[in-house]
Amino acid sequence: MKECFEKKQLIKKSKDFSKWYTDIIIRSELADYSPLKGCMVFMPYGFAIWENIRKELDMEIKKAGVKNAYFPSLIPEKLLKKESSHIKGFSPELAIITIGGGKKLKEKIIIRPTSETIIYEMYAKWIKSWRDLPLAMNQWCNVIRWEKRPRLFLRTIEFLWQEAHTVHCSYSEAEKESKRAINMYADFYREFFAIDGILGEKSELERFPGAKSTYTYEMLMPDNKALQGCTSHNLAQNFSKPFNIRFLDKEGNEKIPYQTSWGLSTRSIGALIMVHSDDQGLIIPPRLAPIQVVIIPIFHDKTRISEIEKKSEEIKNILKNFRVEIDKRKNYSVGWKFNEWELKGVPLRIEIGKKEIEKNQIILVSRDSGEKISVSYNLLESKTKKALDLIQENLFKKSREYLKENTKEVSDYKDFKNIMNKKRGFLKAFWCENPKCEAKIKEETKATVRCLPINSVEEKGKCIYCGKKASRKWIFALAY
RNA sequence: CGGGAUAUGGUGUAAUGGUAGCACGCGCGCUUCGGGAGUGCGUAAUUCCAGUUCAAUUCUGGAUAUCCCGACCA
Repeated sequence: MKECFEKKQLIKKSKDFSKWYTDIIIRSELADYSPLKGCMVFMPYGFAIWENIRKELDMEIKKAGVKNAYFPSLIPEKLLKKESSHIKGFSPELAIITIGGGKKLKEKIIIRPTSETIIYEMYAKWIKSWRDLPLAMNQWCNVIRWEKRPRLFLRTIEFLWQEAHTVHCSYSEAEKESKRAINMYADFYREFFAIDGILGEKSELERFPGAKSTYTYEMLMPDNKALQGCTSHNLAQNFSKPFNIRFLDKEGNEKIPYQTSWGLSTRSIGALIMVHSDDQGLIIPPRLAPIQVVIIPIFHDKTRISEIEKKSEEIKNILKNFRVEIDKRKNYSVGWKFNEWELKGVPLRIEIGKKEIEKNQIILVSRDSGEKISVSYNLLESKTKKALDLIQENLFKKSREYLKENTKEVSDYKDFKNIMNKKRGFLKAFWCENPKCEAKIKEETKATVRCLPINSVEEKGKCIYCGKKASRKWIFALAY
């Protein structure tokens, strides 16, 4: 009976990473393709992950005194044009409305690719005095960027994110805020996503259009391509000037304030999927998992069904501080359910059948290690917490080790090219910071400058490309 | 936007110039249930528009869509 049943397996992660990634998303019902190319549907299970991210990150954002607001998704074209590098950077990917109410519009309307312009237009109205500063607002919303080669979660025409926008009296305050934000994100990625990465500053070429400096959290995916997890921009006065944001300082002088903006998007879920999951399916870190524990009642024979179900409910009640679900379905076999929940990446599974009831215990199984332990009822809560914490910790450790193993220092361009052609990963190398070298490297190896690690120190060295004097080691990688 | 490929039930596939088969799924029944159960009955398909032909799902042309590879991608 068992032999003739063919397991419906995913394609192996190591065999076709790209297909594995798409398969796992569709099969685990995180998301589906939409009728419009480039857009995706967040199904309940996938959206629940975003809801968890939102809930936790929202608390962190609010802790820093940033308040939530909501601005319109439609922006008059003239607003977007106020900052020249901003419009230049975004114009290839804008969605533009030309008809409204059946009539051709006199002024085109842009569907927001990001909200700096419309928010700063309002800020100009609201800010008058030094007493109004710092001003800090955040919004959870959707944005539209017309991407030509979409991928589920990683690059879609419409995506969800939070974007925060702050205004400060001085440059140093703005700089401090943009660094605080990127550190908050880095902590968040490490603690909740269990993904280690490199925190750093973007090169001029990779910077946000309109920013003075851009900070990023760069993560390494299992195919050794880099994924930018979020960004924080010090906008300095680049927007406050054209948007005419002014305030009177304590001495009564009119001053131009300094600004920051920072955001994290649903792309982060793509990283979450790629980094932790395996050939069996998803592995979702406990702190973000929609379901942390799944209870599977095992009906060996028909005699004690109601007793086992009742026990399952009791267990769920004992674990009321966790996100728990009982799989009571009768039309699926136990084996089927095990596979299903492994595919869905639920961190812990509890098995409860008549054997366990007789011994006053349950079986606890970890998704990441597959380890099974017997736990008696009175220790249920503490053991569950311990097991979830351990999974969270192990996933992070694994990610940290992977990052370490695949970050290599290189000083010879030949080695650089060689590694980029084969194994890839993060390459740490001296760069003279001339955009021409950056462009040449991209042309020849497809690798781009990911960031300058935030803790880097000045050293004496030679640019990996041109050999001229360089003082800092940058991170290069093939980017998503 | 350039190069290539594909288009058959909900999904994955097979075959054919003349009757579209299989598996999964789905619905109902019975037997099952400790690592993806068995069985019976049922359900549902040739992308669109032309052309060739007695006859096109099959051949030809076009349209459209999707996928892969490039270019683009805060």
